[in-house]
Order: sequence, then C-alpha cells, then structure tokens
Amino acid sequence: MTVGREDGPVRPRLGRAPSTTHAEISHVALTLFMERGFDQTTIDDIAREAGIGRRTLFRYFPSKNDLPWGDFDTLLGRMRAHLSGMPDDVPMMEQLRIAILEFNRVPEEEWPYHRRRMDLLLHVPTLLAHSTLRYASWRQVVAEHVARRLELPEHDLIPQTMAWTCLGVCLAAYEQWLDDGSAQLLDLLDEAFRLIDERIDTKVVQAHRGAQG
Amino acid sequence: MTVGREDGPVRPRLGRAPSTTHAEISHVALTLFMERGFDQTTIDDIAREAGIGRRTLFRYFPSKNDLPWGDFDTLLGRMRAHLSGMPDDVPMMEQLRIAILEFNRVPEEEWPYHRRRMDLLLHVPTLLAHSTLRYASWRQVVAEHVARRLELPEHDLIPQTMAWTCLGVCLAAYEQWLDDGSAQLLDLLDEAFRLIDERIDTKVVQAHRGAQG
DNA sequence: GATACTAATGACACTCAGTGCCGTTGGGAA
DNA sequence: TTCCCAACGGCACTGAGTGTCATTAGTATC
Repeated sequence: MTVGREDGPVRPRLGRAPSTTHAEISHVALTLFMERGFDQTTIDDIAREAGIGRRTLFRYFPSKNDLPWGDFDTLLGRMRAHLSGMPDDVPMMEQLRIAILEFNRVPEEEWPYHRRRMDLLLHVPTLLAHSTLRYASWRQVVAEHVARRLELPEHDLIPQTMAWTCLGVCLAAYEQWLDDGSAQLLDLLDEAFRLIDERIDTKVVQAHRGAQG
Repeated sequence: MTVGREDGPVRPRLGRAPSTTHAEISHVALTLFMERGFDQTTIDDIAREAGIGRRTLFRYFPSKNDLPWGDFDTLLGRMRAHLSGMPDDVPMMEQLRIAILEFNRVPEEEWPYHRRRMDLLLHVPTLLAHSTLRYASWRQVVAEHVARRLELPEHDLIPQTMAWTCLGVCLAAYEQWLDDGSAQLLDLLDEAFRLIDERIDTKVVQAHRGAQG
C-alpha cells in the first residue's frame, strides 16, 4: 500500500506555526526503526531525534504503529474517486487493476523510504497487525466498487471475497518486491493482476449469474 | 475461525497443581468484555473476577488480545494434518472446503461463547488487528497445501492469493453468521465455499497452466 | 510598536499493558 | 515428615497513550 505523501504548504492564518511535518517525523522514525528495530525504539527516542516534545509527536500520529504510515486516508479517498469516475465500458478487473496501480504509485524521492516502510509494515508483527485496520478501509473501497458494478449489496459474498483477493494479490506482489531487490513494484503488481485478472473476472461473473439463476 | 477448546485433564506429576484453566479465564474475560466493552475492562478486573493474580493471568495468556482466542495453534496443527492426510483424488477445493469446515466445527457447549468471541474478534479494532497474526498462520497452512497440490513454491502468487481468498470467504461467512442470528455457521461456510468453489478451482488451474505454458 | 487573539507546543501527572525478579504456596514422591 | 518442584502472586519497573494546562509564537487590530 502506498503511504507517505506530505502536508501541503498551506499556511494557517492564525496561531503559532507548526514546528514540523508528518513526513519529517515519519522519516526520522523509519530511520531509527531500521537502525535499532521497531521494538527497541521508544517514542522518546523518536521525539528527541526529531527535536520535538513527546506530547507533540502524539498530536501528529495517534500511535507508534501509525508512524510508518503517512496520510493513508487521503490516498484512499483519491482511489475511491478514481474508481467511481471510471467509464463503465472498461472491464471491472481492469478498472481495479488501473486504480490499484495508481494507488501504489510513489513519487521517486520517496522510493528509498517506501521500501523501508513496507519492509517494516509487512514483517514487524505489531505493525503487521495494525495494518489490518488500514487494509479494512482499503478493502471497503474495492468492495464498494465491485458491488456497484455487479449491482450487488456491499456485504455480499462476491464483493467481499473479491476485495480480499485483491488485497492478497497486492501483498503477494509486495512480498516479491521486497525479496527481489531489483524489480519495480508497479511491474510486479501489474503482472500479478494480469495473471489473476481474467480468471477472476470470469469467475465472479459466473458466480454472480449462478447466484441469480 | 474456531477457537477455545480446553486443556485436557492431564495431571502434572510434579509441583503445585494449576489453580485454573485457559477456558475458565477466557470465559470470564469474554463475559466482562461483553458487559463493559473490551477497552473498558482492565486486566486487573479479569484477574480479580477469575480469582487469580494479575501475574498468573499473564502466564496463561501472553496478552489481553489473546484472551478471546483459545488454543488456536493446536487446532491449526490438526487442520494441517487433516489436509496432508487427504487422498489426492479429491479435488483441491473440496479438500480445502472439508478441512476448513472441520476446523470451524465447535463443540455445542461452546456455542454461546463462540458467538461472543467472534463478535469481539471481528468488531473490536484492537482484536481485529491482533487477529491478523493468527490469520497469517492459518493462511500459511492453506498456502502450503495449495502449493503442494499444484507443485508450486509456497511463496508463489497462486497459493498465496488462494489462501487470502479462502480467508476472505471464511470471514465473509462469519460476518453473515453474526448478522443473521438464526443461520448455522457451518451451513453458511459450506454455502460460501460451494459458491466460489469450482470457479476458483478452474481459475487456479488455468492460471497455473497459463503461467507454465 | 503595543495589544489581543489563536493555535501549536511541551511539561507534568496519570492509567494501563506487559515483564523480570523472587519469595511463597501446595501437591506428589521419598 | 521432609524434599522437590511447578504454579502462584506480590512488587517494581518500562513504555505507550491521554488529559490538563501554562507557555510560546505567529497573525490581526488598533
């Protein structure tokens, strides 16, 4: 999952100016996590290194687990908008593939951080667990779209399973990316989706018709 | 996911006898969680109610999040054995369906607790997050089996995606079960797997051949 | 330039989860 | 009865996360 854009340069008109940014703190944290490990790094370490107070850090991030994630919700909103704005004549799985690839596009200057980030998120147990909450929102977006396209209720088995499958495909591709230092993330994701693509589309449409007929 | 069997009546030959059981503590905790909510219940509350020391509770369960789960690892080992002992002439998806249904069979006296348990595990954010770690082991068992059947490496995209899909199917069925008070869990699971069943089997075999050819 | 307003900051104290340490308890065996 | 040993439970400690509040540093107004 792509994470970690930054707060725009929007100046508040009133009050004291923020002394730091989400990205700055996140980068400091990622560096420390990679150096000493997640569990061996305390919130105080991060706050000290970032030159801010402990209490301030908790105003930027609700928990230690959220530090590696950036502004996920904004990206998710963008994906929802992207999906719902797509023309209906594009096959559903292709819509999903395109939107998910776009979601996982990361600006080049974030690349080195992104790899560390995902390595942590997928391999540190605490973070792996916490990720579920983010994935749930992500799945929701996928399920919504599938449900709309197939004219099924959101909680129906088909959209739900489809969302899980998409998540699985993404995470499998991410694991490959982390293993194989040389490959491009978007290539792996694209390949993975194309491999599963048509078969799932067929499957879902069949299953849908089967359920109706 | 099925959880919550109990420690056998095996007497230790030496040392002081245990003063309680996993099930007893788990049941006390579940009751309190349902009464006041998970976050509003402290470890001290549970220990006091169970009549044991706080320190003792942490010897039975490594964390508060583990309280609703019973002896999951034992059940998982049973499922692994079940799968690997199945004859090869049974179609793969049917093997999975049978093993997963069996995994989710719960002794009747546990039924009322099981519903509370799963309601908590699927709807309390902390627990939902923690569940991921259990699901990861569960997915691993499924992926292993699929990989063996299709003669693919475990980390390959197909077994991994298949495992995610199976998990998704189970969780979707569990959600339906919790919503619809009257339905039987195993019926819903069975129905869900039969619905997705053949299409996935076809899909995976096609994908597998496609990847090879 | 002084004053008023406002939002970000950081210090402090507190709760609670989880851990290490260690003396105590109680059941079975000698 | 005595010895052995595992389970127990008290205590102190670390670290995450929260509520409160005075302080700081910007902007707008006079």
